[in-house]
Amino acid sequence: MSRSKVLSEHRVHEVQAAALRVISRKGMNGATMQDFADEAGVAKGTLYLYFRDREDLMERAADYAFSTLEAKLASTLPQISNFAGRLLALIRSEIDFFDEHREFFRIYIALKHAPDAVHQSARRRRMCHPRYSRHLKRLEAMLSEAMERGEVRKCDPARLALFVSESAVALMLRRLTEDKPPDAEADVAWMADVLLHGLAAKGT
Amino acid sequence: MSRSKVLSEHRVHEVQAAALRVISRKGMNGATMQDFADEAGVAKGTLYLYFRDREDLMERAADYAFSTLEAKLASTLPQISNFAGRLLALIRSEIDFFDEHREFFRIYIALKHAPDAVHQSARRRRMCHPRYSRHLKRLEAMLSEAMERGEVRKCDPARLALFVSESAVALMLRRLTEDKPPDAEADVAWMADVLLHGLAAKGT
Amino acid sequence: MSRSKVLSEHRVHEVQAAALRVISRKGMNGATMQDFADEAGVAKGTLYLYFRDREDLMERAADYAFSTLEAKLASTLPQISNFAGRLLALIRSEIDFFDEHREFFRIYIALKHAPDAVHQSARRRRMCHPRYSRHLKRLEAMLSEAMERGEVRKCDPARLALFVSESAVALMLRRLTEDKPPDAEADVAWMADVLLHGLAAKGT
Amino acid sequence: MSRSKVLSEHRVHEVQAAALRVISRKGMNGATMQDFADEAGVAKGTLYLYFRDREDLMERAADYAFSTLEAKLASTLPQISNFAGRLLALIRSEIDFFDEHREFFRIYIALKHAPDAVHQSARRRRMCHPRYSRHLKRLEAMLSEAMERGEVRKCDPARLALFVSESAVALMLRRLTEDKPPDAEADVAWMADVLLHGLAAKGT
DNA sequence: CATGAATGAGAATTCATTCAT
DNA sequence: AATGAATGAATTCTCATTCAT
Repeated sequence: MSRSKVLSEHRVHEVQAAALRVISRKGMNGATMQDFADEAGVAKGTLYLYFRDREDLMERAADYAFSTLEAKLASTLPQISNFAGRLLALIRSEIDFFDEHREFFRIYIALKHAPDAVHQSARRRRMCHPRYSRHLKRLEAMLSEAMERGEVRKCDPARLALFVSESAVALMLRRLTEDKPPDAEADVAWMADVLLHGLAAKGT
Repeated sequence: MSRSKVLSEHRVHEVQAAALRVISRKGMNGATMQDFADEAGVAKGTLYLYFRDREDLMERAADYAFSTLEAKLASTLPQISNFAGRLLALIRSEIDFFDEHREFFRIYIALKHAPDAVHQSARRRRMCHPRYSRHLKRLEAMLSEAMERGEVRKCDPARLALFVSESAVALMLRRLTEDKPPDAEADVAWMADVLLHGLAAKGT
Repeated sequence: MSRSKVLSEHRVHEVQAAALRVISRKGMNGATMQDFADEAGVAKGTLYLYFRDREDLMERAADYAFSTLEAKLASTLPQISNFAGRLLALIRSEIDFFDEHREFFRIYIALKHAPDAVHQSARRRRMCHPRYSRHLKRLEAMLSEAMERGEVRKCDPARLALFVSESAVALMLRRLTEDKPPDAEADVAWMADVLLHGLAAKGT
Repeated sequence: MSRSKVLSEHRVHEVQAAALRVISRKGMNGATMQDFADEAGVAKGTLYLYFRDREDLMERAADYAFSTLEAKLASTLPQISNFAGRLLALIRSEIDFFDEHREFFRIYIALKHAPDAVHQSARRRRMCHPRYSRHLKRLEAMLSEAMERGEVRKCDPARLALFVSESAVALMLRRLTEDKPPDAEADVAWMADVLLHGLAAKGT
């Protein structure tokens, strides 16, 4: 790759990261192109050198954020063999990551849930799903495998993946709104245990 | 209450319902005051007789939607005595309701998760929590009671409430994006079972 | 027509007239929506109550200008029976009108000749022709009739109409750029004579 | 002239020609500096080595186009002795030229008539006239001479020059908008005849 | 009370021009 | 000399809010 290509890519990443920060502060709709430019330390017009329009920028900022998380998970999960451990690691990874980069978390939620995304334009709809699906697919595969090994009860893995994912998100959300969340590791362990064994009292 | 007061309240409800419909079609940001006015069959200026500004309207539209759900739950849950049944009923109620009024579901999600709502203004922050909290409180109370009866494992009921609530939301979300979701009752039963007994294979 | 309808139409005419004045000063491309608003004494946003967008405003401003000229010609020409007199009246009318409302003249020229109009968008192309054609059609009809009466040499009346029209425009143009143009009536008479009898010396 | 000077001049001509092509496609206002650069095969910044700014480029592109036409006329007219023949040749030359290089025609018209050109800036005003005047002066001289020889009726030659010139332009315009214009030679002959002998029926 | 025309702040986008390489 | 990335002023259009009727 040519030197200028690398630089350009780096600049794009900088803008994407800046956009994520702005979005985390102002929300997807409150964030203006000027905000993005200011945060990235470039002029408004410069954004249009790297991104077709606002939508393109948002979409690719989300891409960027997701790829970071995916990379993190990809390097962590394969090293763990039993399902319980992997579940623990998954939840821990996500929570650590989101505790560290709250802005990412918010765009993740925003992109996944925004009514806009569901309704406003076909284009937007297409835009959110790839990333969300890819993320869930990974979890689904993990669950399928565990089912085959007899570690997880047989059921629709897609549904189960969503269930696990959203549960983790719910916990993150909770921590996000708490002034002093409990020790992360304790929360993670608790959630993994509830997910695995249910909320019914043991003796039941 | 005076006759005019009743009429006025009725008018407010009509606008709130209209707003929910519009939001469900256009999303929170795509919906304009003109849209609300058109859908409600009043003039734009009239909205400002009943609502301070756009934010007030949105907030109170959410209030209205939530109160509908709350009423539904309040009339259903108390009649069921064991926890498993109440959990089932809770999930079923929510899913039925959201399957019926998707627009409500979206504003629920939007208000709860939208970064805007969390961050943009202190005013907005205050605005979402009351409703969300009230909803969770009810669930929390139900769980606390079940813990005392030994039906549910001992743990932080607030955390558990969030866990259960979000899990149900996740399932709804899933159904929302599916062209032909499975029979609702089957989904509800499955989720209640997983929540209660965990996703680990039984023999484990 | 309802009272408000009349008022609205009046407001539209005011804006159209204002737009013509601005265009005459700044040119079609130099004129901004803000300019139009300022000249019309309304707010920028108000323009969009009456015109879909900039293009719509320009198009309808041209319409308005043309209709004024057309009305003028329609009330003048039919009263004159011989061709020479009608030609004289036509040229005089146009020159008088343009001497009085130079702004109209400029938009007329701009719309007819602007490369934009010919090329830039199919929409724009459609926009200019109706008015230009209507104007020429009237002249063409006048010429056809005169041919039949034997007052004008037989030839393609459409081509001849263009020829006459453009000649008059050329004279106007000339007068426009002259500091002290000769007496209008003299110019008109001269042009009508040259058009009728040619520029060849009489004896030839 | 130094070698580098020649190269530089050649580069300038290339850009001017490219600009004329772009203008013919996109119109004067639709054409951007980037378009000019792309068409000329140079970088945007390079344009500023040869031209002060956009206005300078446009002006000198027009210059270039005009000089081409002037050269063509200069080599054709002197060889013809009688006025009728020269008029025919003049019209034919212009029409041929414009049929061949429509882009030139458009910038010619645009520069001459665009309200921008007349009004927007004093600089622009100065810019168009030299070329337009030079062109008319040549025609005026030709007409003056013909008047003295008794070939053309006595009158203000400047006015007559404008009249003839604009008539030819009108014909070109017409041909430009026709899908299948008649044979050029026939059109030329017709126009020359009408100009010379008038549009009145011969017997009149 | 109800209306909806008018407002103008604010957002996205474009593009002529500059300047470090 | 040539480049093209970066800039930011300028432009179009939207929409929440106001207020005279």
